[in-house]
Amino acid sequence: MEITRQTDYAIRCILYLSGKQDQPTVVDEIAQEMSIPKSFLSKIVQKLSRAAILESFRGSKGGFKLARKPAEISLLDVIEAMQGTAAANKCAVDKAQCNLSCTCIVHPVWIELRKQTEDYLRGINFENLHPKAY
Amino acid sequence: MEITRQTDYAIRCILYLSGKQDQPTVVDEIAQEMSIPKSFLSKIVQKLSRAAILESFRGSKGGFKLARKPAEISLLDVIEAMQGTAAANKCAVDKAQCNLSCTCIVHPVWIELRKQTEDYLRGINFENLHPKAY
DNA sequence: CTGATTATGGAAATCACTCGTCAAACAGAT
DNA sequence: ATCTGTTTGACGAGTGATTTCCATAATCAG
Repeated sequence: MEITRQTDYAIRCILYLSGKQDQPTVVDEIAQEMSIPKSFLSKIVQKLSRAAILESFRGSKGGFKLARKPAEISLLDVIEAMQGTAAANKCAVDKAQCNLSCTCIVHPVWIELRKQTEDYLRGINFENLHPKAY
Repeated sequence: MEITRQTDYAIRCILYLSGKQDQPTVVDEIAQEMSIPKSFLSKIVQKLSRAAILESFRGSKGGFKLARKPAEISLLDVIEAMQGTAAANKCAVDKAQCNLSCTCIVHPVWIELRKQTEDYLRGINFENLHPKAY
């Protein structure tokens, strides 16, 4: 699994919103504060909305806010919302992707690696991460 | 960390050579047996040679063979030889890559994830993997 | 020595995916 | 109705992975 910049932005974004849970925050503000290109961030928060991690509000006084408490959002949630999976290769997601025979000896390794990675990332949430928790 | 096809090919290649440790094997043969484009495989075995995982022999009766016993080659060795690192992002390799401030709260997570991944992959060697071990 | 064999190395074509922009459409608030 | 801000889709540059090709160097067999 490669953490793409998109995912990195998404994490920063949620990190920022963790400090402003009350009212919706506008994309412009997040973009400026977190040094993310605004139009790119628009795409990202959309994905997060569809994944029910953020909630969106149109019109004036609109913007985005967390759909749940920071403690209930894990790093794995975000990564899966952005990249679909946290697996190291297609093989670990869909065995049909193996172009060689189904008797791929390495396959169980990828499966286990994926499991370990997911378990770890599931354990990290945004209450732990957010500086206010200190 | 994303397992690239190049790395996948490299693993298959070593898997094949694990069954023929005596005399050198020609690239053509490995390519055909393992369904890998020959000219691409040439590049791959070169990398593996430079990483001292394979040994190369030129001229007739030449080819490639394992530089050490399968038990002494780990999956991590191969991945690092091919991709440079098994980390999920640059951030976990070189902190200078963090374009945001050095106070990146997520950074320790990537470091730990990288460590866990490497530990696991270091424990898998080609004697375990190779079917003849059964 | 000569020729056949095989690896080495570089350049370059192709392809897919990530990153990022833009503009038009849609919806809520006043 | 208008302003504000999200939604959506299309688009393009850039980057890296994948792959091929070719010229060159090393080695072995005769």
